[in-house]
Amino acid sequence: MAKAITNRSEDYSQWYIDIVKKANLADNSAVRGCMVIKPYGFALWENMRDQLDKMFKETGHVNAYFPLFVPKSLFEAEEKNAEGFAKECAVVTHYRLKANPEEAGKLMVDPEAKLEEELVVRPTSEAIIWNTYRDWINSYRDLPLLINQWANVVRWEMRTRLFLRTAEFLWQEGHTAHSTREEAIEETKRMQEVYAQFAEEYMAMPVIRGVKSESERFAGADDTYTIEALMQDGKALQAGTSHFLGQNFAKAFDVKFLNENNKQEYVWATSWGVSTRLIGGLIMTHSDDEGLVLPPKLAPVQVVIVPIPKPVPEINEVAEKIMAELRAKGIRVQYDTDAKKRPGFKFAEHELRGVPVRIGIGKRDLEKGVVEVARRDTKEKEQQPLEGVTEHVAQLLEDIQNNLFQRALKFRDEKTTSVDNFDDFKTVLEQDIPGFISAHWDGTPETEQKIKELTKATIRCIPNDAPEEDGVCVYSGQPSKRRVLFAKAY
RNA sequence: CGGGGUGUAGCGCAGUCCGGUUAGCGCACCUGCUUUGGGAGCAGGGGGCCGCAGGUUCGAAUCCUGCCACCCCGACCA
Repeated sequence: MAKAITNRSEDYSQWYIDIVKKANLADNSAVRGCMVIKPYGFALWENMRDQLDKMFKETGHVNAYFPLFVPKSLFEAEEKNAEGFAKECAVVTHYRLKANPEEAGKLMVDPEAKLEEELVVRPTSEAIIWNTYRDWINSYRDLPLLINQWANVVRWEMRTRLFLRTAEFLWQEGHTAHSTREEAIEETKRMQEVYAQFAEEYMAMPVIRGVKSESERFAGADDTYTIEALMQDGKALQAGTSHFLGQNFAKAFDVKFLNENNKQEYVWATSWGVSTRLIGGLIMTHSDDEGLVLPPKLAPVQVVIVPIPKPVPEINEVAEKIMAELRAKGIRVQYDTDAKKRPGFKFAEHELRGVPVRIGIGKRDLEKGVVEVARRDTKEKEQQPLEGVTEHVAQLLEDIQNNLFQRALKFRDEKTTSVDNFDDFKTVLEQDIPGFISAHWDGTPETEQKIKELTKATIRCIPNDAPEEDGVCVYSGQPSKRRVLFAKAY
């Protein structure tokens, strides 16, 4: 029996950190709040990135790259956006160091090299991009402008956590410009749906599609569309956002176009992003006490072959044949030929790293014409005839992908509670795994704020598919037209 | 920025209250032999400015003063 790395229920937070570190995904770095993404973690990110990029291109977007530094004057142009991010900006004030005359071998910031204007390290790129779009957009013929960039951003958060909240993180940010309000809203919703599909079909992580309340909205947006996932400890994770920016940035950066009637108009904007935070969501959706559990579609290694007890010619021969067949089907497979590690160690190691399927080949198996096929999600093992094993494994990968999604969906549904009074509301939140609460809300920021103060739960979103339903606010008793989703959140 | 805690080998820790052999343990690492179907066993070995700077003392990981760093809980947030 593999040793549990930690027990999830004892301390979920510790369990999470242990998985990230022991599965070799990432580690803390020398810089406060920043993270080193290790090769295995980055391979996972690359798979996610490549799939998302493909989906962006299928919806008509192209990639570009904009500068890391944003002059402060540009940054402050859109007031709400600037205000929202001001408290967490890293700022470059100098461009040179020099030898410290008072301490040999040490450097100091050269006071002579003070920048005329400070540079903000982008916490998000609307400002620098819209300043550029002004020059790119003249006519309705230039629209829509559908651009994405893969980049790093810096948000100097007080408290950080590997993948979920780091001072610097990798993400993509799409920034689009449109000639009409309707088209921009359509784009915002389209990208929310792209994110939702990615989360559900590739990450096997069910999400609620919804729109944010005013207080949770992106700084500078008219509306923020979100996908919200539920983690195993019953807390919600905002997994991706798509913002309808109205004409706020167009006005701030004076981006106008000449329409078909030869009239000047401000353009309509959207922006949308997902980040390495998704990796945190992936871990907290599927993993268990034995370590990481990865959905086959994203796993860097989908199938690992372990020779038992060690690689010898007759085992190698079978392994290589299976490997070639799996590769021909486009399956990512690895043959673990390390003769210094014992089989038991390898089993545990590959489970810790979340490899979906393991094939064990031993001499005893070969005499019987079988191999051992083990699946990571349920930890079931079975003897499979050599004949047809690759077809079986290919099917198994699909089954695992589906099973992970169904399992997570079942969990989320079981942990979504509909309540109609504030006592019940609080009772649900006192549970070990609180989950989502569906409740009526009077629509005011005051009530939302009060509920947050009293329970730490916030409105995660107003679900897109929330039906109209007369009711009264769970806190104020005022009339409400539909239920919204509350939860404690990351 | 408020409250709490921790700095001792790559990682995890004991030792600190009550100063006194050569600073210790587990994991990892190196060498050898035996092993190998669920994280191997035995034997030997390498690795430490005990966070930093002062002080007290015959003697400091341990006591005193100052500083620094990190972690956890709040406020803030993808």
